[in-house]
Amino acid sequence: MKQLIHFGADQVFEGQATTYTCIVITQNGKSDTFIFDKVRDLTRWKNESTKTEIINLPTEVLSEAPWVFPSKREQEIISQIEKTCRGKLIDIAEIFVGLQTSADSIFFLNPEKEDDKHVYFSDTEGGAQMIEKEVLRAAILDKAVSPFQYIIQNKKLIFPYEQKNGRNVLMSEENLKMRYPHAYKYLLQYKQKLQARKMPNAEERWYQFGRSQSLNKFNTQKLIIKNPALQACATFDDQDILFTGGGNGPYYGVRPKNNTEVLYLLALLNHPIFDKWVKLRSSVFRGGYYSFGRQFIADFPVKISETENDDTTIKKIVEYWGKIVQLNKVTSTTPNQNAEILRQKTFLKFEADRLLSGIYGVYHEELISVNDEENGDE
DNA sequence: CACTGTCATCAAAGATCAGT
DNA sequence: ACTGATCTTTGATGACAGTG
Repeated sequence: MKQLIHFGADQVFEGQATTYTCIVITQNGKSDTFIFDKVRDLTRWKNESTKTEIINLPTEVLSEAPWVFPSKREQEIISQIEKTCRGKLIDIAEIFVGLQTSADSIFFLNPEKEDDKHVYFSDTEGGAQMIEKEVLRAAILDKAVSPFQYIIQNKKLIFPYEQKNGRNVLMSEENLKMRYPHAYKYLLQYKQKLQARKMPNAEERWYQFGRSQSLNKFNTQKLIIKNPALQACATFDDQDILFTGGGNGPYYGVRPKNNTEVLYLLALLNHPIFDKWVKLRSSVFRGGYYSFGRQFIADFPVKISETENDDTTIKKIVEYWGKIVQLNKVTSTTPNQNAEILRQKTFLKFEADRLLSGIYGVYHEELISVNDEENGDE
């Protein structure tokens, strides 16, 4: 490798096609370093005769692991947090993919009306349908989430599973038919389509989800991550809201492991340092959308409480985020009150962020300014 | 201008890989 | 063997360019 010119998500070629461009210049023989040029402004880059942003990087960074090209200052910050932290996110949290129905248009529905026992909606052909409430679960699909907003479900999901020994198992067909005749009738209408999905036992278990993944992970407090996203953004959920996801999104779930506080995770995943760290190694899509999938966030360095001082700080951070979550549930009546609540949340987050920066041993004000720069990916 | 084939896009489906 | 994660392919959709 002699030189690498990295255009990120900038579109070098005109036209409709989205291309992620990079120029690689190679040479005969080995070299200890190579020239790295991250193009931040395409027009400026084209016009300047001497490239001002180039840096020399050691060839070692081009290993089997995903390639990461931090600036010198970013490298210092990363070294600092890696030095401070013994743990990784995956040690204190479980990161899981969402459900996969393999037939979202059938299993997800938009309630138009409801009474005590039933929900009314239109099927994919626009036909009027009615289904038992009890077989439905609150869900989100195609909806943004924000740490400053209490999640409001925007869909219902048909959930043909029942609890057995604390686990969700598929209802028997007979049981489904008996207990939820309307739901059964609705699904039966799509039997052929459902059976065509490639899944184990499609013949008999035609009314199940396409994958059995994550079925038992929605019954606790958790965080929901939107994916891909412009910015790291996790939201607290205590309503057992269901979502789909995996691969390229749209959602990932995070729950605490061991004795970790879920609100501490919330603080971590909304902190600028997490955003910075993930963006350095994640893949970026047109428009500056980054993937926050499991593989890109699992190794994020975290400090596992070591001193009494850490404990106290973490407690404070948890307290601040607890207040934010509380405020999210307040329904304000006037724009003034709204603005006041937002101001309070912003302040609480700022304080929590600053405390967390302290734990990482980085100077918070500087971290925010370094964060303004854009930088590369794999 | 209508028609048609091509291409890009997005995200879901499908397949495969990996861990327990 | 089974569950869950991730990689690859596909399918639906819409924009667009070429053609008669």
